Amino acid sequence: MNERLTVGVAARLSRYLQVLAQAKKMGKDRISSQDIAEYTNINATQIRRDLSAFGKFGKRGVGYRTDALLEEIRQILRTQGQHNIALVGAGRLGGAITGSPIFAEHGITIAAVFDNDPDKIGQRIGDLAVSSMDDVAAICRDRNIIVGVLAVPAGSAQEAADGLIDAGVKIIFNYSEALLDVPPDVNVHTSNPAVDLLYALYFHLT
Amino acid sequence: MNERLTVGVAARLSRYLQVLAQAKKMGKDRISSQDIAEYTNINATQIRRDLSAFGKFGKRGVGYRTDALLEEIRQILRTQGQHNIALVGAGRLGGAITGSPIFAEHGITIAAVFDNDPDKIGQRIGDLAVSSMDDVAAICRDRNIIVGVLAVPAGSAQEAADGLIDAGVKIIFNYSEALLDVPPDVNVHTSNPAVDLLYALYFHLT
DNA sequence: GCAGAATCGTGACACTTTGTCACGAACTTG
DNA sequence: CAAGTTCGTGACAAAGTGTCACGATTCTGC
Repeated sequence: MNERLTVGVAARLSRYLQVLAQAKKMGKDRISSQDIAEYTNINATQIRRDLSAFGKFGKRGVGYRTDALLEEIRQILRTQGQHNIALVGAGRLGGAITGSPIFAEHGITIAAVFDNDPDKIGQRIGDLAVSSMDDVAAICRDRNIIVGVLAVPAGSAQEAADGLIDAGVKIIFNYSEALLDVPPDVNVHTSNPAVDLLYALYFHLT
Repeated sequence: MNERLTVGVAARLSRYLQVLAQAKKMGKDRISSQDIAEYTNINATQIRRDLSAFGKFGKRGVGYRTDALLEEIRQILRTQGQHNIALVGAGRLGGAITGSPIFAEHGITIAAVFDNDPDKIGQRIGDLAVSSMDDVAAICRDRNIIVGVLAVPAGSAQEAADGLIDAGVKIIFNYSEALLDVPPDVNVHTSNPAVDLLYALYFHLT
């Protein structure tokens, strides 16, 4: 029960989480493995198997209770608490990220926003004042931040990443196009919508 | 040689593509399987095996030529041409997407931008004028668009998706939080950074 | 209350994919 | 020419996935 999940299982659980969160918002209080299968393209038997590995959450003939299952999965992923993250880059993408309710809905708080443009420092973006990159170490340590989101141009990405890493950040979500050089204990998730799109296109064309 | 790739292989090829595109930009003209392995966390042997299934692209003792390999992978994924896509939503996220060079670098052109806010229609965003959602069908058919990107609030997402689908769009990248109901021949890729973040956190915490 | 439909939980098994070691062949460098 | 790199590829074990089957449980309509 306490083993590390395999990446496959964790990835699928995340998909379920995503669907459940949305289903809950749409007022669906019960959901079947078949329903989840339709949204995720994951086999219904597989879904039941994944879930039943951690307990018997469903009711036969009925399905799963949406919010109960949501909490169970959060518990399995051990991410039910509140998490603080830092955002670097107060431009358009940064604004879009802070303006979205999506993080708050999953217990994630954007606890600091950084930029190195003097014109932006001090400006408010949502509830937060933009801080200088000079303060990144102090602020991240103070607010116990280990996750950083990079929403900066490719040219500033490595520098920003270095700052975060010095501040103790261990997980970086990189929305720039840059490849980042980081120490082995830091995890980078680079998101490239263009490549994802080509990938999707491949399967459409074949 | 003409079989459909498995999702695993296609996904890995996409990662390689991403790394290669960036490596090329950084002026690296040669790259070894070991180099790619460091950026992707994919086994170097696996990488060589994936690539050698399609031809002998590398030189022993040297590695791969960055741009040649880039083209080979594009060819394998049959995505080497120019592709037109439509963007719905001219807000902050939409602005960030149109302002990014990342799509152009991979041969993807944002050929139309739509919004249903009368104040935004007609405004220029990059090189394009924002069009009304009323024209989505005409424009998409005219410009041969089968891929749409949704950068709208959750409340408008389904409506926007329906418009795109009527216009013949088959692949939707959904950057809203909504779950979309679509016909079986339409492919939706929902991106949820919050869930991705929880997923990453799990592996960090364990 | 009962029949029938829906849905979960789970066993079994084949199939596919991945990880890993090993090693020869080809190339570069000094 | 010798030493060091790096690719291409065979072999095999380990892990993961898809699928069918089927009993158990619950709901719905009558």
